[in-house]
Amino acid sequence: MGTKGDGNRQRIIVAADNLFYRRGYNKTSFQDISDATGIPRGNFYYYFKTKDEILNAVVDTRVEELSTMLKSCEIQTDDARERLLLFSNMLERNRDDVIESGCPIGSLCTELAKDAPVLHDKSQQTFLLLRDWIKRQFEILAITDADNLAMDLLAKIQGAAVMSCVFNDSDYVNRSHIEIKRWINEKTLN
Amino acid sequence: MGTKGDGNRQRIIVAADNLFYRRGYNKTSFQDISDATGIPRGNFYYYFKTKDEILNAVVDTRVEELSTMLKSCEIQTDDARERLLLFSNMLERNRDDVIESGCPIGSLCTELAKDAPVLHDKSQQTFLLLRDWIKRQFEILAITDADNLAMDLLAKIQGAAVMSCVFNDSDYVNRSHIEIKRWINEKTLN
DNA sequence: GTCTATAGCCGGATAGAC
DNA sequence: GTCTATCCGGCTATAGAC
Repeated sequence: MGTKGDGNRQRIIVAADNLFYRRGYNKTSFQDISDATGIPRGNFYYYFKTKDEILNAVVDTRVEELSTMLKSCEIQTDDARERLLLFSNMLERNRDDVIESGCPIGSLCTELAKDAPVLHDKSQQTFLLLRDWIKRQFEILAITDADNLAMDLLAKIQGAAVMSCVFNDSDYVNRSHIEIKRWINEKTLN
Repeated sequence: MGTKGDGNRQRIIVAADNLFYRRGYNKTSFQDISDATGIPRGNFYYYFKTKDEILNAVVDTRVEELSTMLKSCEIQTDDARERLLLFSNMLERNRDDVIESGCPIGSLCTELAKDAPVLHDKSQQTFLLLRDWIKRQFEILAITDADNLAMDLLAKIQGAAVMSCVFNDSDYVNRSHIEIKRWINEKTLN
C-alpha cells in the first residue's frame, strides 16, 4: 500500500483489461501487455503469479467500477424506472467500442465458457452484479418476476451487442437502444 | 473428387467445426484436431495451406448445412409463419450445447471480431444467410420492415444464447424459446 | 497420398543480478 | 522493486522419405 509497485500493478490491470476486451483473453500475451505499459514481461510475476491472476484482478476491477456506476445511478434518482433508463444511457456511451469488439462483459464470459470453467465462473461475477441490481430496481417498483425481467433486459442488451458487432451496424445500435428504453418504460409504467 | 483424400478432408472439417465451437478458434490447435481424427498433424497441410483455410472450409460447410435445413423448412410448409416456428424448433434441439458453449455462429463471430477482420468477414456469412432467409419469410407475409424484424429475431436468439451460456441456466433457455415463438406469432398473426 | 521429423517461433513462467 | 536472460513447452508450418 502506497508503495511504488501499486502503481505498476494498476497499470498492468488497466492495460490487460483493455487488451482482453479488444483481442480476447487467449490472444492477449504478456508481450502485448508489456508493449502497452512499458513494463518488462518478467516483471509481471512480481505482481501476479499467473495470467489467470491478472484476469482475476481485471474482473475485480470491473466489478468495482460497475458497482460505482450503479451506485451513481442510485444517487441521481430515487425512481427505479429512471435508474434503469440511466443505466441504459450508460450503455449508449460505449456504442463505438461495442460495434468493434462486442460487449466487454458478454464477450469475455462467452470466450471463457469454452474450456476454462474456473475463469468462466470468475467472469460471471460482473453479470451477477448487474442481474442483481436490475432485479432490485424492479422489486422496488413492486413488479413481479423481477429476476426474470432482469434476465430479459440483460438478454436484450447482449443480443443487441452481438448483432451490432457482427454486422458493424451503428444504425442498428441506435434502434436497439431506443427499443430497450421503450421496453423499460413498457414494463415499469402503470 | 472421389479420391481417398476427400474423406480425410471432410473428417478434418467436421472435427475442426466441433472444436472451434467447444474450445474456440484460437484455442484449438492442429494437435487437437489430430487427436480427434487420428490424422497426423503434418498431413493437414496436404489439404489446407493454413489454419485460416480450415476455418474457411468450416464456415462453407456450416453455410451449406444451414442452407439445407432452411430449405427443408420451406419444403415442409408454404406458410412463412410456420416456417419461422419450424426454424425456432430447430434451435431448441441445440439446447444443451448452447448452455455449454453458446451459439456456434454467434460465439465464433464474436471471437473473430477481435483482431481478425478477415476471418470475421468470413464467419459473418452464416449470419448473412440467416438474416436474408428470415427477412424473406417476413416479406412473404407482406410485413413491413422485414429486415429490421430479421435483425430483431436474430438479436433475441443471440441474447438468449449468451445468457443461457453465462448462467448455465436451462430454465431460462426454455422460457426464452417460448418467448421467441410468442414473438413470432405476435409479429406474423393478423 | 500418407506419415515422420523437425524447423522456427512465440507463449507462459523462472532465476537471479542489481 | 526492477530488469535481463533464459528455460521449456506448444504452436504453426515445412521438408522430405515412403
